[in-house]
Amino acid sequence: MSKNEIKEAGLKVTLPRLQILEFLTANKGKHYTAEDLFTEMKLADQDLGLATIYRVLNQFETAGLVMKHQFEENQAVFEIDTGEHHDHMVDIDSGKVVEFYDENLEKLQEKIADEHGYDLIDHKMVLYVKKKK
Amino acid sequence: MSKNEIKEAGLKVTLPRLQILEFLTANKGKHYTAEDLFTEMKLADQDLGLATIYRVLNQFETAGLVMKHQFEENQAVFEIDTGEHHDHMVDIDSGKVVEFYDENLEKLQEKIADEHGYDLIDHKMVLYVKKKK
DNA sequence: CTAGGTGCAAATCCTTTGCAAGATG
DNA sequence: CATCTTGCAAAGGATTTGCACCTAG
Repeated sequence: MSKNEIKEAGLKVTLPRLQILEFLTANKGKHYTAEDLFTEMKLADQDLGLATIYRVLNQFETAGLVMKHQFEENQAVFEIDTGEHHDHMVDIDSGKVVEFYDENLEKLQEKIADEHGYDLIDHKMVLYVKKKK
Repeated sequence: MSKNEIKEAGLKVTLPRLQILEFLTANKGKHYTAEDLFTEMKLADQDLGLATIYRVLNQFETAGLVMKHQFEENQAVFEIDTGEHHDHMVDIDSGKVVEFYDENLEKLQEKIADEHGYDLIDHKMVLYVKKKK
């Protein structure tokens, strides 16, 4: 239950936090800007301040409940963190985001870092693609 | 010579454009924010407006003379585009940026896109690393 | 000359912050 | 009740834009 995750993050269980976490959980695999959430939640009669949304998302990110990505260079998007690592490809025509995971890719990245004398801590990767005809 | 590259980009050969392009060319492999350039060029007695720097960098990016990256989520950095594709790893302790190219990685990315029914158009990838002890 | 470029300051966009009022544990 | 949260509006930082003046072709 969301309640516990919030508590375990050391945060008080408030309505905004519950609503945001449940919304993202219910929409696993989808990516929302803060503004998207603001709008979507208003539609669901959950009227939160935009500032609150930003604050809560950042707290959730710190707590590892949520992941933040920068697919377009202006607005960040958020998605629930299920713990299963994955990368993204973005269809540049439709804007659609596809999640994927590739074992070899992960291994290769570690190998590359290693060859340069580094340990891989994290990575960011987005493939920009077009539908094949 | 920079003059021709600018001309071929369909832009007038002006002092600001020449200075920026030559500075970046002279510092191949280094990455600068617009503000960095503003400061560095002022030191070299090349006093350009910040707005001009932004404008010129964007024009150069469009023309393929320069590449823009987003290593940190707030400020974009620019480097000269030598035509040789490469990716980056960032040492999260020192902030140092290392460029690398890995054939297998490139192939693997295409393969992954392909398996999902897409053609790979572009990609963005940054490895965040720490020096090995 | 004329189209395009520059610099400045103001505007814009996304995100963060200060603060008074309102919940939570 | 003490502390943490919220919402609003104002502030902030990076980047863009309007406009009068300037410069390349």
